[in-house]
Amino acid sequence: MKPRVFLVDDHELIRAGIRTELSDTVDVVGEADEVDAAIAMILERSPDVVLLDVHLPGGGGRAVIEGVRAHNETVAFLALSVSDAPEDVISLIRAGARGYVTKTIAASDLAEAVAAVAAGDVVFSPRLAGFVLDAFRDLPAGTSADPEFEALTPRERQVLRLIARGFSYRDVSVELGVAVKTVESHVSAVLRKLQLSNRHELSHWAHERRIL
Amino acid sequence: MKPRVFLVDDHELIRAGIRTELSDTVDVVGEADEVDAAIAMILERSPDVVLLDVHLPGGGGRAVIEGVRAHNETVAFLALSVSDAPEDVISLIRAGARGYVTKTIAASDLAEAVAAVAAGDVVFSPRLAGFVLDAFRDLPAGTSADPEFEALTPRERQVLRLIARGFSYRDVSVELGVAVKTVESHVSAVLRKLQLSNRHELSHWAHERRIL
DNA sequence: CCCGCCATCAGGATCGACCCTGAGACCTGC
DNA sequence: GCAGGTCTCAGGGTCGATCCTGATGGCGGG
Repeated sequence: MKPRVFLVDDHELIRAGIRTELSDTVDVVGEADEVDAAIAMILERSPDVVLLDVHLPGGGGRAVIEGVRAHNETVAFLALSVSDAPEDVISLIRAGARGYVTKTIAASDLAEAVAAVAAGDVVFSPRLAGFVLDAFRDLPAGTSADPEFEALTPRERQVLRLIARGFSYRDVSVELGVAVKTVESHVSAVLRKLQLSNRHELSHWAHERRIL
Repeated sequence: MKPRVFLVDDHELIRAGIRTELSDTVDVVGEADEVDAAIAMILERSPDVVLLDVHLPGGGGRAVIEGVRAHNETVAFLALSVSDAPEDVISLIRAGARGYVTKTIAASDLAEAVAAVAAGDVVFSPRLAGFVLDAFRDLPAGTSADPEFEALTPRERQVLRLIARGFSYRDVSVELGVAVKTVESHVSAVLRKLQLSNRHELSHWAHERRIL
């Protein structure tokens, strides 16, 4: 049973190329060259996989995914792009693409990728997978081992966590069952030890280090 | 040139299995069964790839990655686990693993995976890749279209962005070249329109919607 | 031309954030 | 028992955040 595939790309030539190259392994059930038409036809024909170009007139591939998702259609999207810019990859992943390959891919590999996505798998060319993971980790490279954090007393760390979540001094005092003045003392100590000057910097500091 | 591989797993049997199954395709340059020994030996022998069990006495696979990273060693980690629980996968990725496969993998596939990771690629079994992407997207499903945000005037949105970044009123007034009192007016309007009560909630609100 | 929306700013008030000094209670180790 | 660290709290002060009322000038539409 060949997967039913829908093509979205604004270049007629590329659509034609894909259509002929994949004709043995998939059923191409439709094509579109811009966002609105793509959404409408995808909803109408419910393909198994949508091969989606990143750059499109009318909002880009992302708009197509969001448009289709808005109608509760569950279609697998495989992004197919000339670009391997991290922003593009990340953007499509966030929108919900289950795969991302560049147009330099060999026809046979593309057929495999389509089959994999149709089967519910996720497909990424290795280079792009690297980007995704990097963005996923997102921690600033050289950030680890905090002698400053080690200098904090247990109580101070506890207060730090609460303040970083946006708690007011009063909130914290209630939460810990102590006086507001006590909370002030702890916060002052924390800010001094970490060499920060206010709760916003503290919040940033904590989020960067994933102290929650 | 066979990749130099280091094994970390607390089960002698499993290490033995891997060692014999992979003996044709990789050089096993060392083994360890707990965190501290693993870190020390990895630093000493600088393997190309570390095959790392998720669950280990002494802190888990994550502790190994962090320990090695703390010494500025650049080693590729491939997590190898009986577990495919999303928390485990996510945790290892955050720590810096460049791949994650389960122990049900066939020996030949494992050899391929090791080679791929050694070459700088990223390897994931399809099931796990799905988890990673799901966590990566993370946005609450139904969050889009904000009639409240639409109600803001251009100037108000501009002020909102700056405030959400932690700017003080004075900072914003300098940045925009207007009086502090004007900034106050705009912020008040924003908070009222969005039904928030302070800059912390505003910051949360903006970050959730990725308005930066 | 007047009305409404927007952007600008002031005066005046309240409350929370943050700092500094100082102090009592408790615990641990020498 | 004393020194040192932690946790607790108070007094008193500065400054920023937030709100309310109210006022001015520009700009666009009926």
